Amino acid sequence: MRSKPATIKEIAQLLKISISTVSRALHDHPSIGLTTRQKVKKLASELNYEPNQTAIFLQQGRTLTIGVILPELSEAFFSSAISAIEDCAYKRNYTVLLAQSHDDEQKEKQLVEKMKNHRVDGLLVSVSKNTSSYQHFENLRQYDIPIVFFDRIPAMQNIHYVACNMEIGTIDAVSYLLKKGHRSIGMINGPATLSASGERKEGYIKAMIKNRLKFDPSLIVSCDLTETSTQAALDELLASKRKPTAIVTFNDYVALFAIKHATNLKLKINEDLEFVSYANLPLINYMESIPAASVEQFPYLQGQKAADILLDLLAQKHQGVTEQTAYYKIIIESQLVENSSMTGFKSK
Amino acid sequence: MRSKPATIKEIAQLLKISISTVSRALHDHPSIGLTTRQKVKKLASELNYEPNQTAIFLQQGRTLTIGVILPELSEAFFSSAISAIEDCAYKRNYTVLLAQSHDDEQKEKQLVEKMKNHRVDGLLVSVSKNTSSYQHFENLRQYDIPIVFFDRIPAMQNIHYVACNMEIGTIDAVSYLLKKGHRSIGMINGPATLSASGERKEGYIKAMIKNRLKFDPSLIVSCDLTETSTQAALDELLASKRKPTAIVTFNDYVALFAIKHATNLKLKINEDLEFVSYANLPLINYMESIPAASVEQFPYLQGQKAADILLDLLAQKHQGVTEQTAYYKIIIESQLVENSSMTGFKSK
DNA sequence: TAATGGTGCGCAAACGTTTGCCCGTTTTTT
DNA sequence: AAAAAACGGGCAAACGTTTGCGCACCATTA
Repeated sequence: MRSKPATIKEIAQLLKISISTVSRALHDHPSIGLTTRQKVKKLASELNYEPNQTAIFLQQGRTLTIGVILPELSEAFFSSAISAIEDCAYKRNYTVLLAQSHDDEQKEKQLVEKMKNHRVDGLLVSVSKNTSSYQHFENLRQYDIPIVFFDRIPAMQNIHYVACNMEIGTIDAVSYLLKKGHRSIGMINGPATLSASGERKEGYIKAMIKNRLKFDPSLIVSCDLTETSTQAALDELLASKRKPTAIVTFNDYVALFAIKHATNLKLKINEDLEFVSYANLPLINYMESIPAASVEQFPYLQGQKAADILLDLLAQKHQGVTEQTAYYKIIIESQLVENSSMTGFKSK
Repeated sequence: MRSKPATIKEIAQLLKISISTVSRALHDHPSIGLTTRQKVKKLASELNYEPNQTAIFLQQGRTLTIGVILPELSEAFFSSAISAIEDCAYKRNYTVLLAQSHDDEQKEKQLVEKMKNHRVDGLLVSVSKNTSSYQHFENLRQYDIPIVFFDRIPAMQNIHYVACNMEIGTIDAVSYLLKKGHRSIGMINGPATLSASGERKEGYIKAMIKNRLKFDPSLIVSCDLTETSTQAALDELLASKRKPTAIVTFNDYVALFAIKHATNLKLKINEDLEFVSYANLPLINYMESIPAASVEQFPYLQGQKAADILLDLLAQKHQGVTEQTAYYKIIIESQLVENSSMTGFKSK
């Protein structure tokens, strides 16, 4: 029974008509008579005919496929994003070619090449953490393969991207804590190399200004996102003159490390010490001691937007729009979410 | 600069030689002289030539692409598995076409069709929860597209699969609790419709027999995996005559619900009431009150095995092995892991 | 009646490769 | 010196589609 799939050619031979007629009949082309059209369709379904996409790809110069390159599939943020991307692609009849860079610049470059060879119509990329040169992305320009970056944006000119701005979320977070009566608010920030750290710091400062409070730089400490580094950061904050009663942490992992450490120090979470964090982890719902509030970054939404933009771009291109000079730069505002009611806010 | 990619044909014209010569030269075919070979390669790299994969696919009848269909990309288990699959595929020069069924039988069927049309060389599937008919998978047989199922296995004959057997892990889990001195051990199991529930129950019973203890059916209660249902199950257990001092829960979500509820009831976790669960969640590392031990299901390993099997199958097929009658049926034994030392056991 | 227009379909090129087969030189063998 | 072998390379088919163009036939119109 190991039959090769039926082709348009076989149908033509069996019906003793030409290949082109079969093709047109299957596409309901007006110039084909009703009777032949029906005959063709009948036989096609009898033979279980399905068009060979690879042939169509070759012929049309497009593959209805988008490539997605991101650092780590198993990270909650990205798996949520890819889930959204796949949903979007599916809705618009595209397929997703997936690859992970493992934050390795070399691999990222290879993947871009591979995607190009596979003739993906467009690319969705969240850049590897330690990618320093962006030539591999620039190269794609001359082949007219559009790229939309999301979340991790390279320092390039004239690119499409969607990212999440942490500043407002941070302002809200700090304001939230101020409103709750805290007067000394600490921040365990990430490494200065990440632009996200800058946004958080800016937000913190702006919140202080906005509330006519004075900014104490010693209340912002950095960590490299590891557990030990987080513990050290917390220790430093707790030892400072103006010992904070609330802390904003760079992300949920840091928050959990800090909460764990604080608990060991016999501090009561949300009483002695209150936390606000940035939501990377969906599972925070299931925990007992959690940050009182989180700044949601909407991974699902980011993936969705990015995919939609790319697909729009491709649709334009297919309709013959030659050259667009405008670039999509979508900033999704982060949003403070109180964690008791978080369930209703699930990004999906 | 919007240049279309260079083709083998252009190279041939520029060098005034034939297309076939160029092709062979690029493949280091012995029948091409050194000088022409070098000329060809030089020009090729100058023109930034890259072979058009879609053309090669059409010509060779294979795409070096495997399709992956699973229920939910954003679930930790699957995102871990897909991460492994992508790694394997990459190593063996394959690419991954990804799609999620959202546990919808109809969509799953469409996806199988789509994958077929895209001419994937093979398929990796974790079946949708409520798929009842498997015809869409059977159909692929006649097109000689191999499928390897993983984790969620359909009730079909003659299939390749890799799955995780919970029985041994459960025996170990119960034995572990017995060894710690518990004499009344409860189980919050999943719905009877899931085969995984059966395995867990079997394991529980066997552990009792093995330790020459009598099995009390009232200590096993079911829940539908929701929070409220879990609470009810726990209440039921706590109200039973032989109030358990330890509980085995169906998965980590259930464990967390139960732990939360128990905490509210002023029970001390791991003192008044000890938990053992099944590890679906990588994040359990970050929590304070966690099950004392977990039965690890190795999602990364499952994905890896499944991908390797599929790729082996494809390699065989490509080397002309006509018909294999043997089917891979890989059972990965689950393994009990004490959670303090869990970090070292990370599946990856 | 002759010109016009519509209808229904076929021819063949094109997409970019790979590869079996053939053929003309040169080199080696006997 | 003649035959055989090796070398280097070209021709063309094939993979399965889509689509511009051309053509024959029949039915209108003037």
